[in-house]
Formats: sequence, structure tokens, C-alpha cells
Amino acid sequence: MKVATWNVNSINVRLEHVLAWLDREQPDVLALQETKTRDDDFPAAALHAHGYTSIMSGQAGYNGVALVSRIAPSDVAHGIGGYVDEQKRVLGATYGDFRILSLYVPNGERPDSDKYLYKLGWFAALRNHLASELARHPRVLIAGDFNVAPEDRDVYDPAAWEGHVLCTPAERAALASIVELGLRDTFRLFEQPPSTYSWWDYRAGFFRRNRGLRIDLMLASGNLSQICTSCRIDREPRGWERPSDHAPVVAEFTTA
DNA sequence: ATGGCCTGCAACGCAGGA
Repeated sequence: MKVATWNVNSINVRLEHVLAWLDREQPDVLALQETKTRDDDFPAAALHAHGYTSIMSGQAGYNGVALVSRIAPSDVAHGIGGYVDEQKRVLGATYGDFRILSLYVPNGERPDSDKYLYKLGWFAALRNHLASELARHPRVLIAGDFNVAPEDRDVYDPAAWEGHVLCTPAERAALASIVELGLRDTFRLFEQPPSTYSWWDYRAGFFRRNRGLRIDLMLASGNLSQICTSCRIDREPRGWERPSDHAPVVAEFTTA
């Protein structure tokens, strides 16, 4: 089982990149974030022509998540149970015996902003939702843009980012409270090159100079982490013409 | 040279991202 996550910063702008990447990588499931389109305008037909079925939870202009797969989804769940949110940020479905969620955590803007409070409240609601998912499903994989760099080694210049959104202690604690439900950061199950990131600002040649953050994660339940054989970040599409500012993250699992 | 962008929506700038 090969699963990936990619914040595409508009699925319609990035469609050719996504199709080319799917053709090459052939993941079983790809979780998308920031699709930025209503469900009516989601390019499901183009993806279907490349062998992929789509389910999506989108809105005009902002946010939006989707799951595209070579396997049929079942038990599709939109949003966070019991939490009213107009912003489309969570989509879950079952693929075989894998429960997979595509997640787009709020950015938070600045620590003194209302959006930051929304982010922390959203994380608290997500924690309850994931506890329920873990109780209900034996194998859970949460794939998405978490908008938190878990540790200083996930930041190109930790001193410059100290206290900034994506790196504040409260955000890291919120992420840790999710992980403490019994999840593993699959990227850290393996030896990784230093200074490996998943997002680079469009400005200032940040990608060329590898000034990035690792904020796109795949968190696996304990039993899934035991059958995880690899997790890597594919920097290549970030270097293509007119790229997303995020790179895809890919994890593979053995299936008996 | 420490700043340099990108998207959708609606409009000829804005909000929002990270």
C-alpha cells in the first residue's frame, strides 16, 4: 500500500503536475489539500482518465481536501464529528483495511490573531475526532498539511522562527497531544537526510536555498507504523514550472 | 543586496496563505 499527501495550492492550477506525478508514482491513495475549488469544479474526470477515483470536500476559493485513489473508498466521513466548521479541512475514508484521513490544519496567521485561536480550538476538536477514529478503525493514517513544524530540526532557521506561527510551543503541544493518541510520525521512523523539508516560501529563492519547513506529515497508528517500510519527501515537483509551494510526502506499507 | 510570491474572486486590489 502506497499512500501520499500533497498540498497542491489549487487542484485546477496544479492538475497537470498531479496527473504527471500520479502516472509516475502510482500511489494507491493520494490525499490532497488546498484544492481551492467547489466540488462541481473538481477535475474528477481528468483524474478518472488516469485511473483514479476522487472524493472531495471543497469550497470556493479557500481550503478544500480530497482523496484520490486506485481503490474504491467506503465509509466516507466529512469534517470533524460534532464540530461545526464552514471551512473544509477534513475528509476520511476506508481503503481496504486502511482508514485514511486528508487533513488541512488552519494556518493560524499570527499568535496574536483570531485565526490562531481558531487553530488551537480546531486542534482540540480534531483530537477528539481522531480518538474516535482510532477506537473505530484498527489501522489509521492521518495524512496532511499540519501547519506545525514538530521540532526545530524541521525548520531551516529555528532561531528566526522561534515564537512564529507554525513553531510556537502551543502549536507543538497541540500536535503532540494528537501524536500521544498512539500515532507515529512515519517520516521519523527512518534515517533521513538533514534539512529535509516539505514547504518552501515562493519568495526570495527559498526553495533554491532550501530554506523550508517540514509541516506536511503522515501520522500512523502503532500497528500501521510497524508495517511502514518507507517515508520520503519528493522534492522534485517543487522544482517544476509553476509549482505548488509544498512537496508530496510518500509512505509505503507492507500488506499481508 | 535578507527581499524577491501565488491563488481565487472579483475586479484593475483584496484576503489568505506559511
